[in-house]
Parts: sequence; structure tokens; C-alpha cells
Amino acid sequence: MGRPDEGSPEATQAGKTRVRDRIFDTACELFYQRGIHGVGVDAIAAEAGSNKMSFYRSFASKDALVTEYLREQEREYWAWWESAVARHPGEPRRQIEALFEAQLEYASSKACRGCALGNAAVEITDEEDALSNLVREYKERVRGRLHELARGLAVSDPAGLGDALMLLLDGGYFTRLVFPRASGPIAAALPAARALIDAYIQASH
Amino acid sequence: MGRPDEGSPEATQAGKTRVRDRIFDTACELFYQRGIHGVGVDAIAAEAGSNKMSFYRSFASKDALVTEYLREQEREYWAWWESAVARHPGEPRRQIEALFEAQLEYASSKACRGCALGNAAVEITDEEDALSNLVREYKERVRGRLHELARGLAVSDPAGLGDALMLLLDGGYFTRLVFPRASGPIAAALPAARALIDAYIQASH
DNA sequence: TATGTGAGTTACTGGTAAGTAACTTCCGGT
DNA sequence: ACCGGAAGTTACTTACCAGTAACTCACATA
Repeated sequence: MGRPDEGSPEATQAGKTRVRDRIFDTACELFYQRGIHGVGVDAIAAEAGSNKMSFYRSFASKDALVTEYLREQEREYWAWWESAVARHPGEPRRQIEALFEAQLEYASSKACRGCALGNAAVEITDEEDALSNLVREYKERVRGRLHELARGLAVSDPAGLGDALMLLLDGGYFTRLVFPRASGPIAAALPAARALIDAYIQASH
Repeated sequence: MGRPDEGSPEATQAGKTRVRDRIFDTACELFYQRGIHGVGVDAIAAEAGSNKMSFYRSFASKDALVTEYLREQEREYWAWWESAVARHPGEPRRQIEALFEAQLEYASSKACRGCALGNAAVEITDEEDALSNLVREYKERVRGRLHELARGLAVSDPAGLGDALMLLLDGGYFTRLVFPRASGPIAAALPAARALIDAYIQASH
């Protein structure tokens, strides 16, 4: 039945290949596209060419899967961030611009449904929830990184600039849910970021 | 059982007081706080001190209720907008600032859960859906109004400025879901908007 | 007093979702 | 040939949710 290739037959950690991974990848895809509450484990398992029992052999609960999903999204996000930023080491201004360029490029793809973690925050309504904390910590890290980048510029209010950049970034993700591809206001994010940087630099004499 | 007061006993339009309205108000509250998919009609009716049957006497379906909810949210949003803008007629710059001031004030309240319509866009996953169109049209109207305001300023790229302002606004709503009250980046929106306006004006000679 | 209407109550259908039980099948290594 | 584990299958429980049926109650008005 067209099994995918089988790499190392190690029985250690790499042995947990296939089914679990197939299910997980499918879950990530579906959670992102249809929302966490919008897709059940049955649908996930079926879409992965498996079934519910195999699902529960790999995951303790749907909640556990969602947790892993969010962690994976964060991992991918930082990889994306790192790869954008790595092109201009030691040049915070270029790094910020690269982030906005990369965001626009990503937003232009059809599969883009905005920010996975941010979207989750809409669905996760209980603020005491572990998932809520996960999202919160992620957003705080993003904020911290932007503050850091802003601190690399010669501005007197790096926190203000970093926060402003975060608003542009998240505003882009949020509006992308409604405006297809790059037809929405997200296309204005990069020039706005540039203008903001200049303005905050000038305001610092 | 503690019935609320009864005003005009008109049998015309004002006669549809009470239950339907109680249910509707409760629904708006719950949809906003817990999400559209996060609350059932049973819970709404019960919370309104009524029951499911009375609910279905007033609303054709949950979907119909959700539609009305979104329309009501949009109505309230424009009322909010108008009241902020009305304080500075003929002064687009002050009007924009007033919007950001009002947003920050609103975001500082505990009940704030960001943008109701935008949040709905996260939950409504089917782009062909009537609700999707409702949200899309709303966001397009907001964008149009911001373009309009920007056109009132002496800038060569009003669309760019309007879009940038929309990103700040929506970024504020989006991040508000995660950061309590005004502790998040939303506090930086007003100064950033001011800086952007100045920058776009200066860029136009 | 009759009557209609708005509203509450109970109980149901049908569907979907999370999670479990018990069994079978396939396959790789010994 | 045997065994163990990983995966598939069927069927179940429990719970929730949208929507409906049939009935009752309170009451305001003509």
C-alpha cells in the first residue's frame, strides 16, 4: 500500500518512525488550517491513513497532541526567524527588514493562515490552561527578541520600537486571515517598519 | 421570579422585549468571551435564565444567531469609532490619535478579548461561508476608513499609511489576547502611529 | 370568562467527538 | 517455526450539541 521509505531500523529513538509521525504531521496541517477545535482525532487519524486506536497508542490524549503541535509550531517559527536573521549578522536594521520581507513572502503563499500560536490564543479561552501559558511564553519571547533587535539600533526607546514592530508583525498575521495572499495591509508592513525605525532613530537625536 | 421592568406594552415592534433580548445579549457576551465554537445554544439559553425551546422560538438556528452577533459587533464597533472620531471633526490627525487612545482605553478593561470580528475569522475556517464574507467586508470597510483618514493628511502614500495604521490597530487586538490589560505591546500603538504619520508626511516633502 | 400568545418543561432524535476494549494481522528478528 | 511488537479493525461508552415534539403555565386583553 505504498509505504514510505524506511531509513534506519534502530530500535532506540529513531525506531518510532512512520505512523506516529504521519499522524503528527497530518495533525499539524489540519490544526493550522481548520483550527484546533475544528478537527477531531478521528479525522486526523483517518486523514493520516490510520485510525483512532493507533492514534491513542502514540498520544496520551488530544490535549497532549495539541501541546506538541504548538511546540512544533514554535520550533518552526524560530527556525524561520533564525534563517531570516542569519543573512545579516551584526546588522540589526537589516535583520528586522529581513524578517518583514520573509513574512510577506510567507503570507503570499496560499497555505498561510497567519500565526499558528496566535490563532490558538483565540481558541484557547481558559487563561489558566497550560496551552495558554505556552502561547503567552512564546509571545513574550518574540517580544523580547524584538526588544533585543531594537536595542541594537541607536534609539532611546528600544522597547517602544520593538513593541511597535511587534504590532506590525502580528497585525500582518491577523489581517492575513481575511485578505488573500498579499492583497491586504500586510504589504505595507516593511515600508512602515523602515519608517518607524528611522523615526525612532531621529527622535533619539 | 424577578421579571425585569416592562416598558411600553406596544404590540408592534417594541413588544418583542425581554427573552429574545436577554438571550441575544447573553449570546454576544459568551461568543465574545469563549468563542463562537466554544459555546452551545443550551449554555446560552441557560445562562440567560431561559431554555433551548425559547431560544429556537426567537432564532432560526445557531448560525442565524451568530450572524446577528457579528452584525451587532460591527454596529457597536462603528459606534465606538464614530464617538472617538467625533471629538475632532475636520482634524484627521487628531481623529487617528483619538482612535488609538480609545483602543488603549478599551484594551485596558478586563472584559476586552480583542477584536470580535477578527477572532471570528480564526474560527470560521470555510472561506466560502457567509460569515466569512461578513467579516471580510467589515475588515475592508475598516481599511477603507483608514485610507480615508490618511487621505485627509498631506501624504503622498495615503494607502500605505492607512494600511500601516491598520496593522498597528489589529496587531493591538491580536496581542491583547495574550497580554493582560495594557501590559502588552499595544501600549506602544499610539506613539508608533504618531511617528508613522510624521514620517509619511515628511516623506512627501 | 374565553382566548391567544409568550414562555417554561421534559423528553426525544441524530450526529459527532473523546477515549477504551478486545481482537486480528503483518512483519522482522531469533 | 516462533515470538513480540507495531499497526489495523470493529465495536463500544460517555458526553455534548443542534434541533424538534408535545405539553403546560401565566397572563393580558377583549
